[in-house]
Amino acid sequence: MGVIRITKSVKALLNAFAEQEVALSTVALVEQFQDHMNRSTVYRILERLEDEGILHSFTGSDGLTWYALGNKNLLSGKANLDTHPHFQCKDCGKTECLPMSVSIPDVSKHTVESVSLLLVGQCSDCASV
Amino acid sequence: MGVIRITKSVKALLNAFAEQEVALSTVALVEQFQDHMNRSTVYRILERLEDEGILHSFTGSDGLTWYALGNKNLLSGKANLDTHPHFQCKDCGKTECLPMSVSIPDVSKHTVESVSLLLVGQCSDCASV
DNA sequence: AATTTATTGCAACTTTGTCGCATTAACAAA
DNA sequence: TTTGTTAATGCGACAAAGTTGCAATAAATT
Ligand SMILES: [Mn+2]
Ligand SMILES: [Mn+2]
Ligand SMILES: [Zn+2]
Ligand SMILES: [Zn+2]
Repeated sequence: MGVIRITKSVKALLNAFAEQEVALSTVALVEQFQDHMNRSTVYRILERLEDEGILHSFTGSDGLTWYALGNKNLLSGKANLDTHPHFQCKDCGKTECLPMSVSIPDVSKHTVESVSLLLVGQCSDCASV
Repeated sequence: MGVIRITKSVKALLNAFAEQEVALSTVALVEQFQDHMNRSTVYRILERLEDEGILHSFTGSDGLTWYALGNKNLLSGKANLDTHPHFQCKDCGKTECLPMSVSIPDVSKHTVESVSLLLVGQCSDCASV
């Protein structure tokens, strides 16, 4: 793990995650910071922060890459959050980590190295409309 | 569900799925048929066949869309195969449906409408090398 | 065979993401 | 504080996956 410099752009991105506890998509972040940093900078910082274990990523139902605060910080202490499911609301798009473990189906013939579980539905806010 | 015409291209694509019992990615299919049909035709036929329930799709670890024979045909009779997991071999890329049901974690605050579970690892062929 | 319209080819376009390279700015050492 | 090192950034060009409008074509029906 190489040195990581806490640049203005890194601070800005980390701040975006600190405010909300939800996941943020690359597209949303690129748009949010389009006046403050270059698109490739956003992608590169996200990648770097994931390498450091500060963020983790997954693919949403839209095929986009989503990021959220990761193992080292917010979720530390809780069990086995390396592989946790994610929930995405099809109405408002809100996407979040689910703080629970995933039960892996038995596939004896294969070696399973990673699991990704995505639940899509309606969040509580959108359900109560 | 509109009328579906069994064109040469539709037959060719269905044939590709009939031969093998694995899932096929859009990219692989576009390449396989690049001399016989246009790229947009491939995408449009796949979409149409999925609407008809003949194929179903999911997103691979590569972010690509993968298709496999669906509910109405091959897998009919088996339990609840509407939501089944998929396995993708990180070595050879072979990707397949897992004929088992997915246990959905309890997210009482949300309404879950669909589940996608992807296992990534090493298939039996690649493990025995 | 004629008619209807679903399907296709084509080309242009969009979106997401990557890459090389010159410039800039963290950060540590002096 | 100044200087030196090099990680990080901006920029523009590029790539890959997928979409779209429209004219031409070919299934299916009569
Ligand atoms: Mn997460
Ligand atoms: Mn499947
Ligand atoms: Zn919602
Ligand atoms: Zn394999």
